[in-house]
Amino acid sequence: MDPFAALGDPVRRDLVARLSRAPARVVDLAADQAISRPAVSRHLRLLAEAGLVVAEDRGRERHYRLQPSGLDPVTDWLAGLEPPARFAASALDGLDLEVRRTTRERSADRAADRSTHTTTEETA
Amino acid sequence: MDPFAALGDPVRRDLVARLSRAPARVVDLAADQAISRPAVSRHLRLLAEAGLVVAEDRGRERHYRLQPSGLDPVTDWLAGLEPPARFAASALDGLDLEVRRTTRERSADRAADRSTHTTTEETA
DNA sequence: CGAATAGGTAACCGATAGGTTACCAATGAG
DNA sequence: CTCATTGGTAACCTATCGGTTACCTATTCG
Repeated sequence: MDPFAALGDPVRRDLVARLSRAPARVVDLAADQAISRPAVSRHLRLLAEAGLVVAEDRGRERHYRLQPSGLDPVTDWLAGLEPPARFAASALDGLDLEVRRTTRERSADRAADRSTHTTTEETA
Repeated sequence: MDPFAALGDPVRRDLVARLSRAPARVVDLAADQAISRPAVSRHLRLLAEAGLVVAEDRGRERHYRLQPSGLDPVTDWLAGLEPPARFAASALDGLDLEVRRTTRERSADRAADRSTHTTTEETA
């Protein structure tokens, strides 16, 4: 499932937002969702397939964390829209300073991410 | 249908991208889609309900155009993610200059948009 | 060891998405 | 006026989504 479709579901958006704040275990994620744990589990699998989150097994627990690069297709698509639409992208105005400040670190982060980690990603 | 779900469909994304370049009639939009015109028509209705496009009747033709503000929920959500995720938002880096340059005009544009136009929007 | 906890998977089910064809109303052109 | 063009709507069908319950495995803890 592509990132766009993945973010089409409000529960999955909520999970992503939650994970953007901190990694979490499945039970904890399921705790503040109105649906059953298996349902959350499946949403997480989809998010992993979409490249938006990564799972890491720690003993009997599975910790999910956000994979920021998974959002690239979305931001890229928005960025690819013609000028008239880009006006809307300026909703990110408030972030300009911070984002630009962190750009260099982020490139390094992404590179490291691809090489060192051996975390799950597909098999949720 | 909310903008996220609306953009979850590749055909609709394509329509939005197309309309970001220029307004167009339904036939023209349907022309370069692999699906039937009624199907495109329904996609357009959904996009209008999501606030992403606006329709304007001109004689027997209906011209659809992009409504940039419809993307705000998306960019806002992305902007609302915690720092780690914002790194991905820097995919918009290349746009920073242009976006900031046009910010003022855009505010004016949005304001004008809400008051003067009386175009359709819901009834596709 | 045995019990509890974490979490994935399977089977099932109702609702919805998205496609098609057929049809209709309205406008514009010859 | 007549006919072609534009485009929405309805009815229908299939596939997929998202939820549930039931079940199983693996790890940790007393």
